[in-house]
Amino acid sequence: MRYAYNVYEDRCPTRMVLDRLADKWALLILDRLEDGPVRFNHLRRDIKGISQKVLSQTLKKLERDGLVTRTVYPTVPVTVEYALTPLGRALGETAAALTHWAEHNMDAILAAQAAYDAALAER
Amino acid sequence: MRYAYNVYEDRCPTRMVLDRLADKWALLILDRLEDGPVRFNHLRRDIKGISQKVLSQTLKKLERDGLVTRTVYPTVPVTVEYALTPLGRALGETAAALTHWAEHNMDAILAAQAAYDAALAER
DNA sequence: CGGCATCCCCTTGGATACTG
DNA sequence: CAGTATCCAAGGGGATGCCG
Repeated sequence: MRYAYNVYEDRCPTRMVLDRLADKWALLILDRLEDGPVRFNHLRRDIKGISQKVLSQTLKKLERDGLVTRTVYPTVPVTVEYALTPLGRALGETAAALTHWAEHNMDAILAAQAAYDAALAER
Repeated sequence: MRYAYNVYEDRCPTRMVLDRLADKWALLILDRLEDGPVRFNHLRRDIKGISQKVLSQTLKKLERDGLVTRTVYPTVPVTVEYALTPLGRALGETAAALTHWAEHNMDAILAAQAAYDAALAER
């Protein structure tokens, strides 16, 4: 076994964490925060296609996991900034490897899909 | 922008790939196949908690993406082996970084969750 | 053994409206 | 601005049964 925990076991702690991390929106948010704090509606606008409900939920989970901080400024109207914690920053860098891999190998994957679909249609 | 494509845009190819990769089961399957080919029911038994329907669907997606090969041996009853392609192996290694990160930082995350929940209950 | 088909539930997430 | 609350539709995924 290569891991301290058996990641194939149900209910192993690593899986819990993996569950949280294997989230498209979480990865995108983490990535978007790498350049510094961002306000709620700014995130909402930048990350196209996310609803405010899902953004809110995802941010809350990330905050609970200690990956993101939520800072409220008592302006009128109120301003809320989200920023990476050191932990979140470290994860963001790890996750960026995945995003970069996706980008570099996208062509190969798209080609494989086309070939697969063509072979299917032929039958 | 750090990426060739704007990953925050809806409908960008990188997001399509990321969508597929941000899948707990896919990551676990990729990881499980790193030591060599595995048969369907063997995978099903090893990866606790996955249903055969979801396993089947996930494997089909991975095959379509060119990450996994499916080989049928005409025994009776039939034997089917799944194995990583070079592309799949490369992704598996990248994904392993995520899994390892999860394992190494799990304690910090669990502690953050406990602190968050405690602060909530107190109010 | 390795699936696919069917049924069915129940969660996820979108749309909308409202509040501090 | 930054959410929460409510409603509702779609589909993801479990359970079961059947087949090559």
